[in-house]
Amino acid sequence: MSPPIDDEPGAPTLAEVAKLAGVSLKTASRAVNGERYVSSATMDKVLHAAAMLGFRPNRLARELRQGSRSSLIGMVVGDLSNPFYARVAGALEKEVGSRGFHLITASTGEDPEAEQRLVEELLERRVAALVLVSTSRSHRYLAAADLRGTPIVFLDRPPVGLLADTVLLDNRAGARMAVEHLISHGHRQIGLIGDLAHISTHQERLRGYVDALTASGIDGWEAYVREDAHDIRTAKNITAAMLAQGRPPTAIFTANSRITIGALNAMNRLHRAPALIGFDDFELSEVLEVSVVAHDMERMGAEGAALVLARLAGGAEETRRVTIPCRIVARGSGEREPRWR
Amino acid sequence: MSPPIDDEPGAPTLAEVAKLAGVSLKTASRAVNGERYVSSATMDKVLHAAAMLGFRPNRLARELRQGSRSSLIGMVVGDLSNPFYARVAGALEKEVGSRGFHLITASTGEDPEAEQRLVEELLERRVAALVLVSTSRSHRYLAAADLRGTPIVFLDRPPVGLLADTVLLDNRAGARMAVEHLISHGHRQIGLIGDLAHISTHQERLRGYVDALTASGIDGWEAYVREDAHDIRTAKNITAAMLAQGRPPTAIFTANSRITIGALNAMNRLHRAPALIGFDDFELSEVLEVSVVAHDMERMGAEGAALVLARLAGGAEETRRVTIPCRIVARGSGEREPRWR
DNA sequence: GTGAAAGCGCTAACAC
DNA sequence: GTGTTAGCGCTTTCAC
Repeated sequence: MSPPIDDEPGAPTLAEVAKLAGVSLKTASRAVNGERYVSSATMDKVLHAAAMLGFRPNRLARELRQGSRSSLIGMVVGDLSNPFYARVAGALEKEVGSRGFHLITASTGEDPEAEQRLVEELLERRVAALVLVSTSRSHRYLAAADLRGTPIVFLDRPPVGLLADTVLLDNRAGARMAVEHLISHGHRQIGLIGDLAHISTHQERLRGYVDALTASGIDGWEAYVREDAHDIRTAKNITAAMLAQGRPPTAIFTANSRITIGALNAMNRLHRAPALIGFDDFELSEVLEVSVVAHDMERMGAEGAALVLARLAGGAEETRRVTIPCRIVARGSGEREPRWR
Repeated sequence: MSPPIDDEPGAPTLAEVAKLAGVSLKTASRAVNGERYVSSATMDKVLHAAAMLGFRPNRLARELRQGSRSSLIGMVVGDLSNPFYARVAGALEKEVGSRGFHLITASTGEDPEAEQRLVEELLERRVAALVLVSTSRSHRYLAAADLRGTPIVFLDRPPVGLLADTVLLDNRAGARMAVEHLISHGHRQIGLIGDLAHISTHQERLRGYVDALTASGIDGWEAYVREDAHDIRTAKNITAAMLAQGRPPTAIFTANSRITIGALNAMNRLHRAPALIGFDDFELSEVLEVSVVAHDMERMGAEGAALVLARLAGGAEETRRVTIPCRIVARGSGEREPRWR
């Protein structure tokens, strides 16, 4: 298994540095950490020895001794390669990184069991804080960690059975605005294509959709709701199927950007396309003239970071909930009139 | 600083579990780790005590003691919120995650100094391996870590001054194909919009561009090369400026997907657009009928993971270099004829 | 200014 | 099967 000969020396320890410098362990420690009360001569000797040996302090040992939590912040998301979460993670990392924290990420594939296992591992690693875009139905399993002082922040989806800091989009209002916008342009058969049914953002957006329709006295919408379009391909197929059905919708509300992209693929080359509004802005929405419910994705990461850092810094404040507003951006696709009445 | 009263109990240790279970520390350790040679009665007692206390083993301590490297794999990229790297990271995480490793990520913002600092921190954490999409001009600073047995894998950009496993796209060939494709459609004034000049992928793609033009005896291309279009907005502006210049190109080769998107924004609403081929495929390329140089992004992560795992598993093989091929996908934009001769 | 000893939480080595 | 002892690499006493 391991190389038979030529065994590697192993990382140099502080003890070796101290020995080479001819000082005690503690003095070496002081010098390496730039503490005061070290004569500059000693300092030089030690630093020189450390450089010679290529000394690199072992953080595991340091953090263990200090009993302190590590400078790692654990983040658990459904899928890191989803650009939405990647951007949120990027923004969060940027904020906490400037305070000396690192982000350690784990993807669950939207599997609650995987989530629990990954969270457990992060906790075993004594992460300084936990950031979750959770897929679990209940978060009571986090109560112990919470009590023991590990800050927990929920992003995008709220905690269930647990009080914790949370950053959410205004999903329901955003969806409602989108559908009202379509209604105001004369639509009454409005399709909804949504993400996995158990995800809270989907449920909220569905609620907003129903809100708008109910407020306008429109019923029969049940025939126009589709769920579980979790990837672009599925969204494309579902959209195509909906447009091919007996009495197709005259407008479609796609409940996230992947679904919007899937729907655009499905509507490609259609001579007369239904109206379309998508939740989430995306990079080519302008070029494609797609109306959307826009919001500030980076802000979710930044607000999450702020909550984490506040907890880490401080007292036992109340849990906070930040809501990020949404707004309609009209670009053409959402303003198309119904094709038939 | 710390809460004045009501001090938290601190995480329970194995010693406390052992005490509660009425066994020795080592027995508790064995039970918790599911080792053999523990009577099932003892096992039960210990596990019960651990559950009572909400015991969670401390990985820092375990890994320190075992002297083994942690089960963390460090990955350093320019920007995690860049979908390309997010997808690569996602694919890599998926592969190593199934073997019990976690990914710890850090973004450098394409700053070589930041990169070196972040790498140093990961090494201090004794990561099991290092995966780099590096922005540094030299990687000699990694030689020590390399010698000491930390596997290092380079993704997307090759190491300089260091021999290490590497996964690269066939940038030069891909770019050359793209430009040849444009030439075969009659273009002779072909613009190149590229990323930051110091990034190796940019340089390779530029080389491929020059290869194709030189092979066809086309010169004067220097007037059609633009660099440092690192984000969508910059790419848009640069493209717009190029199209507005005295003798604009009849075709454009955009050297990565962000640049392609920026260029599409710039070309929006143009009655007669120049031909366009972009490096990297993107989600809406079909809808927008954009011809691209496509490749398998997930594969880069997967191959990287394979290299990491092979190193971790094994002997002292030769360093390996994996090249991921590119292919032209014609969708219309790259087949437009020149507007004037 | 400097150093010796103890110990963070755990596991390896060796008893019994 | 179980327990004892030592020690991973570092920092924290507390002494000098």
